[in-house]
Amino acid sequence: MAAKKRAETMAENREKLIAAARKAFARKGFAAASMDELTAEAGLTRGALYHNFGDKRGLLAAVVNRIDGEMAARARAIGARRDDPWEGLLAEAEAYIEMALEPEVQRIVLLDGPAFLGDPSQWPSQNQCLVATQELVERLVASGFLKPVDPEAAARLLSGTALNAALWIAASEKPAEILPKAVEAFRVLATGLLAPAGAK
Amino acid sequence: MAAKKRAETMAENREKLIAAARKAFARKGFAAASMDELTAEAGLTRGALYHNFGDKRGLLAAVVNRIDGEMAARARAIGARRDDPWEGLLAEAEAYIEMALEPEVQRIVLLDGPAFLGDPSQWPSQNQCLVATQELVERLVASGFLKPVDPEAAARLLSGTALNAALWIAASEKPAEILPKAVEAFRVLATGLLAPAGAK
DNA sequence: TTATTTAACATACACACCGTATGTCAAAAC
DNA sequence: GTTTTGACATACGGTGTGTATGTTAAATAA
Repeated sequence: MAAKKRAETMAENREKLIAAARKAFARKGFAAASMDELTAEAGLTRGALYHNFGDKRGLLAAVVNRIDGEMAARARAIGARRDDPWEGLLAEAEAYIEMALEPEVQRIVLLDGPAFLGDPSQWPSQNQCLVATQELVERLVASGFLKPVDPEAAARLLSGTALNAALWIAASEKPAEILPKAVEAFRVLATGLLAPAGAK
Repeated sequence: MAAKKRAETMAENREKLIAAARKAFARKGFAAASMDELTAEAGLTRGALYHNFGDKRGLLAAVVNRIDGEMAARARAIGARRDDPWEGLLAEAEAYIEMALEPEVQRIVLLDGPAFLGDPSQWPSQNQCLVATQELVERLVASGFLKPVDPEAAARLLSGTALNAALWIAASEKPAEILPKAVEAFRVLATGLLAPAGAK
């Protein structure tokens, strides 16, 4: 065996570093995580890190991008299971809320990400999610199911509300008790978008 | 003149440090701000800082507490100007949205605060904004004007939605164009809380 | 196959920063 | 007037990031 191609081992090393960074960032937070420890746990040194990611923020960006992509895929899959588009939208948002129970998501994506990388809506991965829900809102508005709101604004506030609900849950001592209340409140708020019955 | 009392100069120094920290944190972010520069600009040294605030996080906590208090006071004053409690609530939330346009608020309270101090609702300042809106929601629910939602959940998501709208606006290139769309979408979402007409 | 180049990564170093331990001096207490 | 307190300055150690330099194995060319 062996006969490792060069690009192959490089990809493996990137994988190792991202995996180690996920654990370290989730446990210690981005600022307190040491790059020496990170790379040591991955069986490498800081040299590999700076060569692959440029600097510490570059590594964070890669990790955030990875997790965010996974979240989007999961949420989309859940939303797609519903026949009714509106219920699909709600299910997708609720999936996001529940994902924030995971410490990795909470610490890295919801807290350190915005603080060190800037506005999430400018992230490549987040954009996909936003664009998707925005298109869905556009369709629902065009069909008269929703009030004639600005689709971009509605999509952003919806996802932002879900995000905040997630943060609340994640920070509480008894997430299991909070979760249903948060989901219920989210649904109530979301109904504000619905067109009055019979408006067509 | 002169004859400064001891406690007096100490209070002045705390004031100077908090003021310098506000500027530095807002411009560089908490992590990148240097305590040496901070204290030098205030005409003091790190000795004063550690004596007064314990450590770097202690200083951030003091700054956040200060700004948070100012925000609560401003929002409450604006909300109190309305006769209708529901309109007062909306006005208060919109005031928050606009306040988040200020870099100090956005950077320190909305980004670095949660990242380095933890969940806002557990801050010593107890996030006065949240407490205030929660009480208002409780009254409106009791009077039957709103659906019987959980007041804490409703208040959390309302303020969270306002917060997110503010972040969106602040990050955009043309805030002036976005602001009305964000406010409108916020109002639409908020109407989801209203009890059906004629429900008493 | 052998020589040469490339580049992925390791090693070594310089600099900045936080936190603490110690020192100093003016104001308060007696 | 002497002593004591404590608010703040100074000095030091440890840690961590980023960069400059070195090394070696894979890729390329002769």
